[in-house]
Amino acid sequence: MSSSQVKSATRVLDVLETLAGNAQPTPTMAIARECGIPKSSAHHLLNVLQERHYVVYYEREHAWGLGVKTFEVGSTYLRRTPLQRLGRPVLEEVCAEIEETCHLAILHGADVLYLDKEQPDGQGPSLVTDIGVRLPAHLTAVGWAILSQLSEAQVRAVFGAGPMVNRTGAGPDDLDSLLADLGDTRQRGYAFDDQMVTPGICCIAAPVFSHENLPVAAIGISYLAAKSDDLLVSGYSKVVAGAAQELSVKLGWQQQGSGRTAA
Amino acid sequence: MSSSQVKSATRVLDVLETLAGNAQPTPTMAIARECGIPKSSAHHLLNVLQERHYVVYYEREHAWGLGVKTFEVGSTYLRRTPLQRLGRPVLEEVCAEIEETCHLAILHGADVLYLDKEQPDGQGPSLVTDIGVRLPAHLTAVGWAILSQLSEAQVRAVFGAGPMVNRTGAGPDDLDSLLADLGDTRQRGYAFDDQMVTPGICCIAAPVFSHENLPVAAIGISYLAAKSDDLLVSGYSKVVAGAAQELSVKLGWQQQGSGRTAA
DNA sequence: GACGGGCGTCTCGTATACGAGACGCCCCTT
DNA sequence: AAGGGGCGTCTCGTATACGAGACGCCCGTC
Repeated sequence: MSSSQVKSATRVLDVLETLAGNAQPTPTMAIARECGIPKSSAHHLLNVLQERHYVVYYEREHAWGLGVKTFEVGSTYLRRTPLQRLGRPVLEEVCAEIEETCHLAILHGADVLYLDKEQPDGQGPSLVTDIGVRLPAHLTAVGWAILSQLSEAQVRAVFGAGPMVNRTGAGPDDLDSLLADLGDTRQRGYAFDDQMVTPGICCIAAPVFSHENLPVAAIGISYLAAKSDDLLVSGYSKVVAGAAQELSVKLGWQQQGSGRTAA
Repeated sequence: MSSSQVKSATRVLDVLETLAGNAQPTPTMAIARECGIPKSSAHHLLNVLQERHYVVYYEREHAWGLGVKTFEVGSTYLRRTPLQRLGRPVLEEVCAEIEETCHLAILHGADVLYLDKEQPDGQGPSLVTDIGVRLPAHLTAVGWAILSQLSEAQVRAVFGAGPMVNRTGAGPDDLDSLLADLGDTRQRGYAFDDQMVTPGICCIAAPVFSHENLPVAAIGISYLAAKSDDLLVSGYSKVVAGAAQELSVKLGWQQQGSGRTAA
């Protein structure tokens, strides 16, 4: 037996994740059903969560949503995590230089998780990915950037045997074509996503290395596909690669002595 | 009785908050002590939280920190909890108290966008702004309320070089006179529009702040200019300011200077 | 190298958190 | 206005999660 017999603890997490997953506030009984919790127990639980402000009850709609406290706790993750702390100024530099939205992401399982984002002043709500969002790694430039630095065996391990979901029909359909894409990415030194995730949006990303020389994150930028031409791509990719290296250095990475490294 | 007898649920929250509160990763027994959890139970709990990625165990330091999942869940709070949902009850309160039309607006570019509106019972179709309407920010009280909280540089960035349209001839004609008006607004603590948008209508508005202390919206009320006198304005402005602060708090705003939350 | 304190793991009896179900309210339907 | 279904509240017996304590490992000290 591996684990977990702490019923209400797991349930707390189930409930929070359910609420995080539903775009709309969720009625009590819907939560109970989705999480497999009996009616009375669901009430017990929700009351506790409510007292602690982890959930909010919308009287009007008779439904529950996430409370401020989840945000408060979750956001400290960032402050306690040096990556984000160190990455922030770098993102700001990049954004100031090329005036496009840029972001910082990490690999978590087979997904990338967007840690931070910076966009040029005066732009409305962005068209691109938000902080905290999770996307399949094999469909994003930041994902490719990180994966391209892993060995083939590691990539296989990450994706396992499961099928690859495909959002727009533009991404790799199986492990082999993904590996081919990663090969290209590695050679180029940066990842290039031409409208793979979102039609009309291109993305360029480069990997960030830790002090252990592991690809722990990626810095990426997004821009309108309409603008894209070779000159722009080559300019942007230099900036992104430079930023990624800068952040790597801040994390304690040291350029490997042997041979050359993609700049 | 205040309730809550769901032991492991409360403990989950205790543990998460403890980890959020400690700048450094925390050893198992320190957590157990701080939360008043017996040793074996602490392990049960932490195992569950670890499996779900809510906490991370740093082998090297024999200590625990928050996991990515806390961030993932917490960050959805922002996306899932629209201003409008939290604002609605506040608008209703204001409306019930002073029996005037009130509304909620955000800044979008150089315009304000009216998100929601509430008017007293028994009034016919309003003479004032409707939901979804967009108006030049520099001609509205809600616009002034928000702009007054931005730096001069930001205001200049928003309006750029373009000329200022002027609807009734009553508003500011250029950036400098707008900046002067915004200065007055900031000092007063609320914005006051005396028939600037619509002849015969006055408007009072106050800014709403996000958890990042950014002025993300404003709450405003409209009433017939004929009624206006100093006493009424001072009464109304207090209500509006109170409502704006209430909504700010709901959004996670914390009055400047307050440190950690105790209870 | 022996000693000791601190911590992780595991077991098992028992206090207790859980949940079926009964009840009553509210609102929607006919 | 009466009927009915869905949901919140509460109770109480019991399955079960909890925790004291025993055990052994690891590491730092002498």
